[in-house]
Amino acid sequence: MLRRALRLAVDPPGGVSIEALRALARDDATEWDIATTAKHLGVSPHTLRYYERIGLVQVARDAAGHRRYGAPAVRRLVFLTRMRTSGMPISDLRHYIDLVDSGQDTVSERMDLLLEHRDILRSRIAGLQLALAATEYKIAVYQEVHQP
Amino acid sequence: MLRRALRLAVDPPGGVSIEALRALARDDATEWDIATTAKHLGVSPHTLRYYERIGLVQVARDAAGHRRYGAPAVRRLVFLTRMRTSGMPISDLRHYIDLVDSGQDTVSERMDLLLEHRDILRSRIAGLQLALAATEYKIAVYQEVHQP
DNA sequence: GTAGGGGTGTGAGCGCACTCAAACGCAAGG
DNA sequence: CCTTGCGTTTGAGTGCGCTCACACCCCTAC
Repeated sequence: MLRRALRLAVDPPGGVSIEALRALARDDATEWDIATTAKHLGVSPHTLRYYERIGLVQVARDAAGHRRYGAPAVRRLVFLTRMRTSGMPISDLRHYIDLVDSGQDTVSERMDLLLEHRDILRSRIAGLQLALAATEYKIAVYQEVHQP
Repeated sequence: MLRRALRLAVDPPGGVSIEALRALARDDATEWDIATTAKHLGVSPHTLRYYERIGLVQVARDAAGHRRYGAPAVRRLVFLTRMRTSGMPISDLRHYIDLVDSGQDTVSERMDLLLEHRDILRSRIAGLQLALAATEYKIAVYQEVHQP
């Protein structure tokens, strides 16, 4: 319930929609063009081409040479954009993807990256909560001063 | 108690220490040089000079022309760095400071900025919490796979 | 007196993550 | 046929927030 509320509150600014995720989970024959993919992920087509250029994903082409994003590519991009928007640098994403692409025996190294990111996220959240408290305090002070 | 724990957990990476804040609150005759100020704020002297250059603070000089950060300057910088590290862009800080420097009748406009920042902080926190959950989920999956 | 370790102002440089421009290709609709 | 619209590649450009290099200054200690 809480999770639903959070998701609804946070989804709009960008991120796959819930139905789209469901379709992905069903290992769909999803085949999106670049515009559709970009819209679902909340990024620009520019960014998707950029991610491909720097080797974060490989994307198939149709007869006309246009990109076709299949379920695996989209799933990877969902993960990547989630990590990106939560502050993981592109270099780390590259590293992670390199590990993924080089087999099963890199699992513990991937774990290390994820664990590190988890810790970063925790302390960033704590920091933002502190900043939020400070901001709310300042707002309260202004309100008192303004209309005592 | 929780607040103390949070503060202790978050302070180290940068931010004024508690004693230093107390001294400031007592409207001390604080007179720090640039290195001390930088250390207390968790930024570099470069950054402090930069902030002054772009008009975020005015800083007095001693006889040798060296910067002396008094209590008002430090208080302002505490606020500024807090807002900065929580993601407020420099342009907004400039705007805010301009409002502060142009008198009492800009209070409601300042409030608007703070309210907007508060909302941004809230949704960023929510987003990071979602990313944290996703990361923890992935970690859990890896752990299962690795040692079932 | 001189070496060292701090400081100064200024313009330029950097790293990151996009973002865009230019020149082109294809395919459908009027 | 020709426009419209979306796509392509590649190299270059942008905006942000610092960060540094340079040439200089001042004070202290030896």
